[in-house]
Amino acid sequence: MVVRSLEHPERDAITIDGVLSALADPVRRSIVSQLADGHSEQACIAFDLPVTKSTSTHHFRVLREAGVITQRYRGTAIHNGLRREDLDWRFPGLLDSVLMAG
Amino acid sequence: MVVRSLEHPERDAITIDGVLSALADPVRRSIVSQLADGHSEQACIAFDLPVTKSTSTHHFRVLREAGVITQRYRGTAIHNGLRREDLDWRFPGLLDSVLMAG
DNA sequence: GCCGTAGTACGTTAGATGTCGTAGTACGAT
DNA sequence: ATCGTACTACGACATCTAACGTACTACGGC
Repeated sequence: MVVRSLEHPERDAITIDGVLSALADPVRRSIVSQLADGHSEQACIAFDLPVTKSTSTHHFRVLREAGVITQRYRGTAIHNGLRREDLDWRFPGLLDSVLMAG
Repeated sequence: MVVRSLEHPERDAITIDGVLSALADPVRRSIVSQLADGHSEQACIAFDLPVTKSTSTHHFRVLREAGVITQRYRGTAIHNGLRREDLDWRFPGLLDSVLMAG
């Protein structure tokens, strides 16, 4: 059995470039919106997205590597969470303004 | 002589997708930073950018079409301005948080 | 063990994007 | 009218990216 761990950038290592690029995609903003809207700690499959599963994997990965979300294995599923505090600490107001925009 | 006018989106027509995509590029964020930092109403050539003039034209156009900046002819030059109020009205806090990020 | 579920890996494809150079236009100054 | 400056248009190129399908792995339940 392999230890299944997923790499997350440290709080300090989150870049504005990564975050803005990640949030510049409508599918990924939809993920972030749903996370902010109570879907926290849900599996990837629980999100309502207009793309196939493999494309969805890609988007979750981009968000994680940019430092926008956390992903932790729990059985076969993954718990996704928004890195609110880290984002607010790094770029105050950014997440809120994007979430407000719908 | 042709009337040289440049198309700008109406305030209402500015989209979060356009703005985030525009700001997701480091060269364009540099333009926005310099505009916010006193370079307002300067010609394109007055900006310190690590790209050629034709590439610079491209980036200014992307920013204008996204509704982030204004561009008006004045002689052979162009006056560039940040659409602070429009952006604040449309997506409160977004511009400030990006500018704070450096 | 076997199956189903959740997600990944990989290759492919089509389209977008950043970059450049060259050639051209519009305007002001001389 | 001629020239220089500021910017644009256009084509070329390389890279990136979003999307997909198929095949695969990891885990839980039976």
